Amino acid sequence: MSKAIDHHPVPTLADVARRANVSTATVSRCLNAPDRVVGTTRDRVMRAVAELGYAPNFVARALAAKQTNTVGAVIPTMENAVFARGIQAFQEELVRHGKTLLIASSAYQADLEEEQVRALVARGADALLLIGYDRSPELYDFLSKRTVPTLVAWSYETGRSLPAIGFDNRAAMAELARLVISRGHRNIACISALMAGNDRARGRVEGIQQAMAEAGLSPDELTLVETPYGIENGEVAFRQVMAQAPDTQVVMCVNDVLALGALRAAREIGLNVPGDISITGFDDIDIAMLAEPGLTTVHVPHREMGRRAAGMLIAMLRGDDRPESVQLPTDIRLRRSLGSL
Amino acid sequence: MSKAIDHHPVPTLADVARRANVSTATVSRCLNAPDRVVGTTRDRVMRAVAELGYAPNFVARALAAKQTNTVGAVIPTMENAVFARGIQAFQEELVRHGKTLLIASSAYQADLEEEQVRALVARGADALLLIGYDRSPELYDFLSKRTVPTLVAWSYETGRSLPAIGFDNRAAMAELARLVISRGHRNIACISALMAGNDRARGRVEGIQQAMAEAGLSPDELTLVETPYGIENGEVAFRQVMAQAPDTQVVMCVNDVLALGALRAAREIGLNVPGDISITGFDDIDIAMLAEPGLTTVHVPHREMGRRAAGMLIAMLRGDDRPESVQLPTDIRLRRSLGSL
DNA sequence: TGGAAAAATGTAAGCGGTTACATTTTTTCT
DNA sequence: AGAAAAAATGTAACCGCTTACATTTTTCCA
Repeated sequence: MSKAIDHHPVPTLADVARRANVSTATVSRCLNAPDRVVGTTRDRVMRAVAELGYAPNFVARALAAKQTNTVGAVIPTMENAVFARGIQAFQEELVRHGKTLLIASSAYQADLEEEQVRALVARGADALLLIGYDRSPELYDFLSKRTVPTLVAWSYETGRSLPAIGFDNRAAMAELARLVISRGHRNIACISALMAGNDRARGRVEGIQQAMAEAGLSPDELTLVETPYGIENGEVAFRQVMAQAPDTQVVMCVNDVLALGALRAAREIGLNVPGDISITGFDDIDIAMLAEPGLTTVHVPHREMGRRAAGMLIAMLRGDDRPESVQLPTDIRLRRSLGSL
Repeated sequence: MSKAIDHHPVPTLADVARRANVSTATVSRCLNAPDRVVGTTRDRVMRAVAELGYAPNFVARALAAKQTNTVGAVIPTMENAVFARGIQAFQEELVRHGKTLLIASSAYQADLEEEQVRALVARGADALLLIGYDRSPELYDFLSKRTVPTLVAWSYETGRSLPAIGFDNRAAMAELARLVISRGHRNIACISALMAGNDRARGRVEGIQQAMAEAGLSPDELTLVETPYGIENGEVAFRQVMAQAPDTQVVMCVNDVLALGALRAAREIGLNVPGDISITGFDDIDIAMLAEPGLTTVHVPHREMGRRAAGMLIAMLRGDDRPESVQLPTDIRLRRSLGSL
């Protein structure tokens, strides 16, 4: 009984126009610029719209108006809670402005990211949100040729061609490293995400090295292990660190997930945190606070970043070419996983 | 220096046709049905495509072909790791088939969900992924009128009009509850997410009650506290439970996040888990295993669900009207948070 | 009250593809 | 070799909406 009249196709603008006895132009105006049409006519049209249950076809609208009201985002993966949170806020703000989110993921692979960016542009994304600065010059070229407003998030560096909203990964990590050093730690190790194509990870590692240099420690002495994202990988990396440098006093991880893995590995090995060894993270995801012991980390306002990113992109769509980049503050959350010597 | 020739607009099909000395129809065929065009011509066209750097305009294509190659998903929120994971897998599988994901979120609000569904359909989503069955008849009507292939995920119930991929929330939770009861617990409490519009939460609560009834316990004796999603809310709810029923022996939470909150509240109150009280969750998110003590929970294959959901939707787009619903297995992960009496 | 200016509405040309159908070219077979 | 069938290509209508420009109606004021 559901396919009553199969000839009950979706009503179009023309149907509404016919019913309201006006031209399609007038209907279009009623919908997009109600003040350009006189009250009586508008009422008539609106009634027809209601009666027919008309809803505009966005595809047609997009083709004619040359804008899709769609914003694309390419993130490494939503399995990373950090991006999930940010994107959630981003999306919420977007709908508030009548935009829809097209989402794609790169799995931290540059070539995949490039492909996705091109796909989203071809799909007519009016604007783009990208993570970090690392990508090929060709892609930057493509973006500027197509003049798609693009915003970088999760990074913030001066002198870049694209506007950004984010934080100074290097400085933030350096601050944490200074705290670590001030607590007496000298034998420092770092578990990093893969740094190729990931300026955030790179910046954080550099932050540690910078703080070491400031404290008169040789940055070369930093035990560095790179690993893909994931708790298990954090565990493996931790064991690797301990095998490589058994006298390590603190393991600074470039993100909380790796740190959580390290924490777990330490527990398995029988090392007490922070008694035998200290561990720090970065991001301050929910679990950082719940872990046992609580994880010392750098708090990043992910939701705010996502929300404001949407705002900036919308401003750019309104013509604010090249808005001011925004640097968000981060702060250290000192919890039990970082001890003193 | 970037805006060299501002008159270097994006090339269109017609440009390619002109350059290759063929009609637009032929170019279109080269791109969409290469075998319908002879080799020599195809080469010529492809060369022109390459030289011009032509990329099809998906919006125009969508309008003409009446399909956008876009799939929409409306989920409660990506901040819930469960959905983030599932959607990530969903998206990955989608791109493998040349589809792009349009995403929207409902914040667990029925009216918002409805709005988002309509928006995605208006935007031309070829198919839709929705979470759970709870929604207004009007919306179901709308969906069937527009004949948008729609799949339900995270729930599985027989006799529903929409195909689904998911698991039996009620049965899964009942199984866990049976285990709980078999370990001697009698004074059971449940912290549930808001049940209005959330059949998953409702099913899980019913599962507990069912198991209680089976064991000769009165389901009315279940202490039930409803609360919105979030760790903090889990904490608050736990205190509420303990105030309401101080002799509670086990708190079964309908998801891990609430359970983690409960765990934390217990710790703050000074209750030992599982010594003084047991706590269970549902979902088996990463942290469940990392918590101290490890959280007993129901493992759900979120990634697989997302991946296969994409496959099913694609099959539906290919004409497989009304595919067989898929019931995924869940299994209990017994960890320390559940003790014995 | 008549005519110019302003407001409302209509007409029709796109937007950039797809595709049914018509036409031309090639292949096949007697 | 020539006709019929098959393959390749072209023509042009159409998808549903927006919008520049033309036309009609209303408002305003001397």
